[in-house]
Amino acid sequence: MSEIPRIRITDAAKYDGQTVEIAGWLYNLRKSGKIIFPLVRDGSGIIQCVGVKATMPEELFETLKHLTQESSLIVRGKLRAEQRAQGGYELDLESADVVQRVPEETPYPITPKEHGTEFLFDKRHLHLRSRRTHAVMRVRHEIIKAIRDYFDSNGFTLVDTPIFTPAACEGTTTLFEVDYFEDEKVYLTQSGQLYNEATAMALGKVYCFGPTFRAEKSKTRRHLTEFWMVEPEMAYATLEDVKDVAEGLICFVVQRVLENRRTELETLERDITKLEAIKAPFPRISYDQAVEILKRKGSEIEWGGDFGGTDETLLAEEFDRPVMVDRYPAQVKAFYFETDPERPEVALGVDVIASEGYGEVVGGGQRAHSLEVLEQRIRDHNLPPEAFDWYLDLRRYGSVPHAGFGMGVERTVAWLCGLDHIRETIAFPRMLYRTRP
RNA sequence: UCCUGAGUAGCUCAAUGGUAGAGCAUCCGGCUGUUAACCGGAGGGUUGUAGGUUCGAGUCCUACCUCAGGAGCCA
Repeated sequence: MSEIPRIRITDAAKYDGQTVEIAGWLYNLRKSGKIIFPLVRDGSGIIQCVGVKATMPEELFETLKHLTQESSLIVRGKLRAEQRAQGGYELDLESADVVQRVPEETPYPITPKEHGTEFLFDKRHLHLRSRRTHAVMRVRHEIIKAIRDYFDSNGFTLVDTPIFTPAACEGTTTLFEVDYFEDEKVYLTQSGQLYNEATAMALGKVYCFGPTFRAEKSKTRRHLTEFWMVEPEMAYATLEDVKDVAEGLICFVVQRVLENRRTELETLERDITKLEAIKAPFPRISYDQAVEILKRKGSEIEWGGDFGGTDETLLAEEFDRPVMVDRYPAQVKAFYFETDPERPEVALGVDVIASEGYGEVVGGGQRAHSLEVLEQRIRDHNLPPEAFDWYLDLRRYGSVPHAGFGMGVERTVAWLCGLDHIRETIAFPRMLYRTRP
């Protein structure tokens, strides 16, 4: 058919001076008598087109002049560097086909003016087309790709763990019960951790990457009921290895985003200097030291308690990069944590608290590898022993010190994008009062 | 679950207890360099729901519903 190359808007610079075709949607239209400026988006970017009445068929000019927002169309014309246009390039319209015209009786609901959160999330399926959401999704993709590249190039094997699980990983958290399987109660996973320990004993270094479900009545800017988590696990590894890997991972991801997603960060008006500061080494402090800092800053925390959201923010204020806090009281951590041989009251766990008040993005540590200790813990936590029989096998057949952690994807996205609410980090957020669309 | 706040045009918001209004969006008209374009005109309302107080309620009172922010819990 046509000899004209179909291009994507991000590649416009490569086709300067050439006649090209762009297939997309009408983002916005500015018009002035005998000249029109349709803004066309194609998923890769937005480009301003120029249509002059005198140089094109009358019918086409009138069609475009009255085209409605988000109508789909294919435009053809010559690309030209143009300082006055956003993006630096402009397309001189020669011809166009309207694929579907949005009827004026049912106009596109998201106008170029401001809207409230409730409305935008009711129309989330359309909101994804807007500049800001588009930028967040591209950064999210970059982060996920970077996470996988980091593990893949450091000897880890991706082994995904089941979504349906028969028991809790962490006894305290509320689980989503699935009423389908006949023999027993089954729940949606809240972590792949226990299964990771099995695959790590088989493959040495593994990670799983998938959705996670928490039936908590949380209603804050840091929580989703369905979120994505990456969890590496390493055989023959200790708490110190966890810190090194977590630090390496975060630095690698930040670097990738800075290298490949500048435009998106600018669209989001992210303060890039804050991201550039995220470099190794991260400060490493103990829980004891963290409690001291918090008390000095006026927190009501007492030794033995877990940090609240405000505690995490107070702590983050002290540093220009993420801070690693280790050796929490064993009582606030899950049953499977190894304890410090010199101080049995503290667990060999570490949390990475993000800078700028974005809270805990990484949590993990060294796992208990003695059969006797684990059996006692399972009794202490009133967990059903039969559900953990396979897990205990890992301590019967060649148990070794091992360690791992989990990193929340959405919190990382919110942090790197500088968003004030986690719901913006995922295409279709699932929250306490939000299950549609 | 608890605490606080908010529900008025498709959207974002005004309106001392006294005739419900503006901007954007939509439609019509004008404009050859617009940048959330601008200018003129038109249509668009059971003020979240149900009661109550009052001569009179968008406004005051009660209950409920929905949403937002926060707490607890967590990544």
